[in-house]
Amino acid sequence: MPSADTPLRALKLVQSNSLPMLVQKEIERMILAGEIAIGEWLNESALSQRFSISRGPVREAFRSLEESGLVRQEKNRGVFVREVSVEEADQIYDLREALDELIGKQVTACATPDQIKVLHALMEEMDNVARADDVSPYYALNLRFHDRLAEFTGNRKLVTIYRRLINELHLFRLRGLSQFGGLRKSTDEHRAMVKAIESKKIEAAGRMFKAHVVASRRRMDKAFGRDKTS
Amino acid sequence: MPSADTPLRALKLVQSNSLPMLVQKEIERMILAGEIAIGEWLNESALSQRFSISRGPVREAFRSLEESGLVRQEKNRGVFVREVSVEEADQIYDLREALDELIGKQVTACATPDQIKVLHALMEEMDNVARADDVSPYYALNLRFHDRLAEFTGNRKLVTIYRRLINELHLFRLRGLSQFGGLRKSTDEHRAMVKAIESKKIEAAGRMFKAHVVASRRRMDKAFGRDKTS
DNA sequence: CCGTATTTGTCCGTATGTATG
DNA sequence: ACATACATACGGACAAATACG
Repeated sequence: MPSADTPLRALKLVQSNSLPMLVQKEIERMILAGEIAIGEWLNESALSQRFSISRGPVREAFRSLEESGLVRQEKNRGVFVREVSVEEADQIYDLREALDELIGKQVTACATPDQIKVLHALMEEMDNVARADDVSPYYALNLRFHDRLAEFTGNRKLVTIYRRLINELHLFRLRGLSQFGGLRKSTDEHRAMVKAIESKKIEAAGRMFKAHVVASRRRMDKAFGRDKTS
Repeated sequence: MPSADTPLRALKLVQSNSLPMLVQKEIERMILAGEIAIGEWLNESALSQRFSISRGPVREAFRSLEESGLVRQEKNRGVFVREVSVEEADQIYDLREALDELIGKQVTACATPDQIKVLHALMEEMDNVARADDVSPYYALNLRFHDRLAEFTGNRKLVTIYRRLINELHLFRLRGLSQFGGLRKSTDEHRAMVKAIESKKIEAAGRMFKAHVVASRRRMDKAFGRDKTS
């Protein structure tokens, strides 16, 4: 019976991954897209019915999602979308400072001309939406920009860790309502970062990348009306 | 039938965690202790029988273990203990350089006298076993030393990430046979690190921690007979 | 405080896919 | 190359725990 009723079944034909992994990806997408609210309960049987599958694969997907930090599991109660506290977001930013500095240095050391072209293309797009103060697409492009940078290090473990941190930060952002703003300044910083990469100054690029994270954090603090004394 | 035959059943009474999580911890322990060899296949039904449970919880534990990087899962074939390649170990060391630098700075910024005492106690123990060139207990103490340091940052996300990296590095070490050696130099570096913490010089401590990772990596390279040109 | 309904936790049977003789 | 044996993948049913009236 080839009835592609659910989006999952359709994916199944394209991708050759296991069912639990497909479910994991789909739930991850739903969470990050805000289709499931922060703190909301994930009903096992409801999800399995929605995907027209059994509860086993859903449970396995839950385990993966917990390990990757997107959900929290309460014994005999169920799983819930994690709510990232301010303190945790702060700690994640500390990590990002260190990791982005590393990314800056590594990419500067080994970036190919093609990769730099990709960065320029993304910056171009960001410039356009920034001029229109179009926050939502800017946010998406910004994510891709940083994701590419992480990829260009060639360090797969770094990419995995970095993506998880970004996801949790996204979870935090979903908690509050506003986007961060400061688009122009952000593009300026991006330009400076890529310029540092092109000039092959490793340490300078590292400092630049780190400074960008520090500035991002400030913009976030501001958007959330947090004191900036320390 | 209250027969506490398996160690898992015993644990169940002490800890109140879920069965999949207990299985996860136990398998993790078995892997890190080398009871399951690198690349070895983890038999679902064999493990479930060993623990006197069904295969469901074991499968869920597998998903967690995969996400935490200890096992690799092949579709329709089973899960295997991951073999960490030299390239990957290299990349993990790059990450450790960045993370340990962060740890050094943060601990220096916020360490309490009690915490510093703990570090001194661990160093004392390490000195003793190092004098006897007792590699195996030194290795364990060294792990605890660095784990405590990570904990003392108060950054839980950092601790999680750091532990996973250390686990994978341990997996890599299990591949080769030898311990790394260079115990005396290692203790000297530890002393310098703690001294930096006590002197409250944040940047200096950061450099010191990073240098320790660099030196550790060199010792490992040497133990594995790798060229050290780049 | 107790009984009931719902949900998670666990187990087992069957199908599908893979390796081997 | 084919058939057989075996392991995983998934679904469905039962048991235990929690929440609610």
